[in-house]
This record gives sequence, structure tokens and C-alpha cells, in this order.
Amino acid sequence: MISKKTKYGLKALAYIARKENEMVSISEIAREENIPHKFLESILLTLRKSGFLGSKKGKGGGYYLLKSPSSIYMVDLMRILEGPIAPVACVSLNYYEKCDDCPDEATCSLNKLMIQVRDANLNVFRNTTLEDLK
Amino acid sequence: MISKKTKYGLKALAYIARKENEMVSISEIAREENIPHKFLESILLTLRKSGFLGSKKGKGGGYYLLKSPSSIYMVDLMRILEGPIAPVACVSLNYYEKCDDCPDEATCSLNKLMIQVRDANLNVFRNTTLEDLK
DNA sequence: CCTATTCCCTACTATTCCGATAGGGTATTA
DNA sequence: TAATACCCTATCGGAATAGTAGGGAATAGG
Repeated sequence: MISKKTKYGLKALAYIARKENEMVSISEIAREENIPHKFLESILLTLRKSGFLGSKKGKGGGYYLLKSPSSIYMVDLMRILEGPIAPVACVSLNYYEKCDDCPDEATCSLNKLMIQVRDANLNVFRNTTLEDLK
Repeated sequence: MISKKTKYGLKALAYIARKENEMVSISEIAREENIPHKFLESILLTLRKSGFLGSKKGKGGGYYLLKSPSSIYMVDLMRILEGPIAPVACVSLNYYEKCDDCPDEATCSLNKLMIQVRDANLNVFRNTTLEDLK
């Protein structure tokens, strides 16, 4: 199950994508998408720091996409918002970590299944862009 | 990312499956698979109550599979150990729940993607059995 | 029978993570 | 200069996760 952070983040991005080339304020998104204002603020902040959003301060300011929706891939958004795509860290491409218990990944009974799950999810996320959420 | 409960549970089941028709004790599994004894005990208890394992008390006792590994599907194990397969409850087949925020699932921007993810995972878990983990 | 073994069961604890909020600071526009 | 809107750090309660404690009950072997 994905976190609310991820869910809110994707919904907000889809909302911004629908308003092509417009500046969109946190307040507007929060209101229209029923997302807690302050929580959303922190999410958009990380999306800006990750290079997906630009922002403008002051009256009439807000957020806007830095790239076209069709060139923003879900796989990149998911990694920023949710973390690893893989179901266990020991098969993660971007967040690899060894298991405490498992002495040898090559003979681990779960390894193959975990890789299958990872790849199934990667396949979806690599073939979906923000354009598809509009 | 799956919980340690799920990971330990699957590893334990795979271990038991490898010992065909033998009685396997908690202690043996805990030792061989590096799983905390008491934690494993509680996991195997839920697997027994869910109908996957049988048990025998007393000296020489332990756990055993109630069905052949090839007829125990991952999808059923995952639902017991991990919970919903779906990334959000509002697209879950077995654990459906309406979203607080979303006024209408039919127009929700995430709905289609979430269903895709759910189905990708279902596809893996429905086509894998405990036999494949042996 | 007695005892060691092994599962059974409830409850409890410690830690981590999630969801959300507080509160002030800074830039921008009118 | 007032109002608006983003910037940033810190904090906090509650839920979930991970794991522990401790005694009870069945069983096999001596």
C-alpha cells in the first residue's frame, strides 16, 4: 500500500498537469483535491527540490511543471515519493541493501519472486507518465 | 516494501516445503533461517489458523504443510501475511475501502494506474506457488 | 507417572514511521 | 507597506511494526 504522501503528491501533480502552463497555488490544490494544506506544502517542497516542479513566491505565485507531463515518468516520481520500487531492499536497483538474515542472495528462496514483483512494478511505472494521469 | 513478518513467513514456509512430509520445529527454522524464535512462533501460529499449516505438540512435534506446495498460491499467502495486494484500498478486491478524499473513483486521476499496479502484482502472485520457492 | 520437549495463547513493550501541524521567515506584487 | 504565497525546520500524536515475556497444554519417551 502506498503512503498518503505518494497519493497526495501524484494527485497534486496530475492537477497541475491539467492546468497547462498555469501557476497553481498550494491552496487551490488543497481545496480541490481535499488534501491537508500544510501536508501538501511539504510534499510539493520535496517535488520542487527533486526537480519536478518550479515555483514562484508572492502574490499570484504558485507551482508549475518544469517538464512536459509526457516526459515525467512514474518510476521517477514513485522513487522520490514512495522510495524503493522493489518489495525488499536486497533486490532494489536504486536503494540496495543487504538483508541481515540472508547469508546468500543467490540461494535465497525469495529472491526470484521478489525480482519478479519488482520487474512487474517497474514495467508499469516505466511505461506510465504524468500525461497518463491527466 | 513487504514487512519482516511476510518475509519470515514465506521463508519459513519454503523451508518446511523443502522438508517433504517431515515435521519441522520452530527452533529448527529459527536457527536455520536466522529468524527470531518468538517472532516466528507468532507468524506460524497465524499460518496455522489460516489453514496453511498443521501442527503437532510435544516431543518430536512441529509444523507441516496441509496441502502440497504446488497448490499453495502466493496470492493467498500474501493476503494473510501482508494484507491487500492493491496499492490503495479503493482498488482492492479483498480489502476494499473508500478513500476519504476522492469524491468519485470513476474520475480519480490515480484509479487506472492503481488498477494496473494491482493487476501486475496479482499476475505474479497468482502464477507462483510455494513449489516455486523450494 | 514424570519430565523434557514443543506448540498454544495473551499480553506487553520498544521502536519506527506516518500523517499532520506549528510557526516563523522570505520573496513578490499591487 | 500590506497582503499573498512559498520556504524551512522542528515537532508531535498515533498507529503499525518488530520483537519479548511468561505461563499453559499436549505429547513422547523413559
